[in-house]
Order: sequence, then C-alpha cells, then structure tokens
Amino acid sequence: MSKIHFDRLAASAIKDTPRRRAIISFFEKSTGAKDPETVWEHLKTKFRRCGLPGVYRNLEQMVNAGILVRVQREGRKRYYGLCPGCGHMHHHHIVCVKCGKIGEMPECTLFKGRTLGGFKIVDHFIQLSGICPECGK
Amino acid sequence: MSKIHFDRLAASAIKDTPRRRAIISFFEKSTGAKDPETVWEHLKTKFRRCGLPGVYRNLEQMVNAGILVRVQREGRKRYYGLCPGCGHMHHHHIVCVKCGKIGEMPECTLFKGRTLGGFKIVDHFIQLSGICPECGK
DNA sequence: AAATAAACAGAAATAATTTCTATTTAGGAG
DNA sequence: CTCCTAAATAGAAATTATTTCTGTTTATTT
Repeated sequence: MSKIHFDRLAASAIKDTPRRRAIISFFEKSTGAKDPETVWEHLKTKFRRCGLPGVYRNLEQMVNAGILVRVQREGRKRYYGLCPGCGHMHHHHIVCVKCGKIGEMPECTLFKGRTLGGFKIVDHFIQLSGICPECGK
Repeated sequence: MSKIHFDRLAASAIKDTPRRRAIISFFEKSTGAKDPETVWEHLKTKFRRCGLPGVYRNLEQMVNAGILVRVQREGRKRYYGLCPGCGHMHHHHIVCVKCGKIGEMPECTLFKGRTLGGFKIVDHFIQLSGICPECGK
C-alpha cells in the first residue's frame, strides 16, 4: 500500500497526529468518498474519546493540506476522499456514482485567462460523475 | 423587458400562478442569484400569506421547468437565478463573484461519451466564477 | 522542565432545509 | 354555474448538517 498520503501529511503544515493517520488509513482501506459522520463512526472504534467537530475540522484541514478532496454527491452532505493526485497542482475529480471512488483530471487549462459572454473567468469548478473500472465490470 | 421566462412558465408542466410570476419578476427586476430566504422576503411584501417551504418548492420546480438555475456561491446556502439560455439544451453557467449575475456557456460537449482514467463519464457539472461586464468596469 | 501552540472533546447553538397536515385555489366535467 | 379533483400553499414542527464555544489534553519548542 502506497504511503503517499502519510508522506503528504508529514510534509504539510499541519501536524502528523494519530487521528489524522487514522483518517488516511480509513480512506485507504475502504472505497470511495465518505461523509464526516461515517469517518467519525470509524474513528470512534479507534479512539475512546472522539468528537464530531474535530472530524469536521480535520477533514477541512486535510483538504487544505492537499491530502483529501471534497467532492459533490447526491444529497446535502459533504463528502471527502483521498486526493489521488500530486496534491498541489490545479486539477479536478471524477466520482463514481456507484461506489464513490475518486479519480482525477490532471492539468486542466480549459478556462485559464478566458472570457465567456463578457464575463472574465476567475475560477472554475468541474465535477465529473462516472462509473469507475470496477463498477463498470 | 423580455417576457421569455413568463413564456417558459406558460409552456411548462407546472401552473402559471401569481406566486411564480412574482418570482420571475423579482429576478428580472434585480440583479444576480438569490437565496431562498431573500426571495421569500420579497414575496412577503407582495402576498399577505406566504411560506418559506413554498418558496423552496417553487424554486426547485422552476429549475426543473428550465426557468431558473441553481448556482453555487460561497457559503452553504443555495442560490437561484433566471436561466439565461433556452432552457432545454444542456449547458452550464457562470456566476459573477461580485454581483451574482448569471451568464452561460452554451453547447458543452466537452465530456460527452468520454472516458477518463478508466472512469466512464456519465455526467458533469461545471460552475464558472467570473466578473461580469458591469462589475468589471 | 516550563512555556507555547496546536489539537481536541463535548455541549450547545445555529441555520438551512424538509416533512407533515390541513387549507385554499384553480381548472375541468357535467 | 356547481361539483370534483388535483395542484398549490401556509404554518408549524422536525430534521440534520455544520459551527461555535469553552475548557482540557497533547505535543513541540526553548
């Protein structure tokens, strides 16, 4: 199993804590994006004392650190998963509509510096939904 | 003022009600995307009895009818605005980060039938953020 | 070892959204 | 025109994801 996400954690501005390692391990051992509560349910089995607000905070911090990504799925919850890419360059993700597995679209320069109908494009967000190789079998 | 959205309402599967006309008028008279509560605040000045759940329902129904679009902005609220396009073909929107004005990207065939990293693309969502002509002056 | 900062728990609050039930309204059939 | 049916709606209440707050623990630095 690749330890790339542990490495990223170690290299990041946030601390390398057992809690954060457990979050990474949980994502590595399971498949697909998870909502904060699901992550919490797992952490509670690993740590005697464990709060949901801490999970929310860690997930967001780990997104900022380039370890996780937040993706859009059906419903109004937020979902997170391991960022499969290099963690720093601009890119977008594709989420399997069945299992929530996350892939990525590297090197997106589609809209950089462009203008559309008089609007100067300053940012863009692309979320692809698809069927991952396993679910497509 | 173009009555295109009234026409769309009349042509849609949902009824042409004073409430829905008022929603369209409100969007036509103001600039940019609005959250449900803002729409409600306005409707309360027009109708003596007026409930927020009804506003939520109408906004969603009018999105399904191709009259409105739901767009992403900062924060965790949902935002709606008039769909500037033809209302039926697949397209995406650009939202001014300052005023919330909505433009559109027509004819998006970027991802149709494609595969990305083994994922078969089944849907895509693109949200552009920009500066509209007025705000850019 | 003391000082400092970050991480965290747990409770409580917030706020957006949804559900539910009953009422009103509009349109079509007779 | 009046009854009938379906859609639209209000208003209250519930739900639920998320955030805030305060105090405690843990880790790192000096």
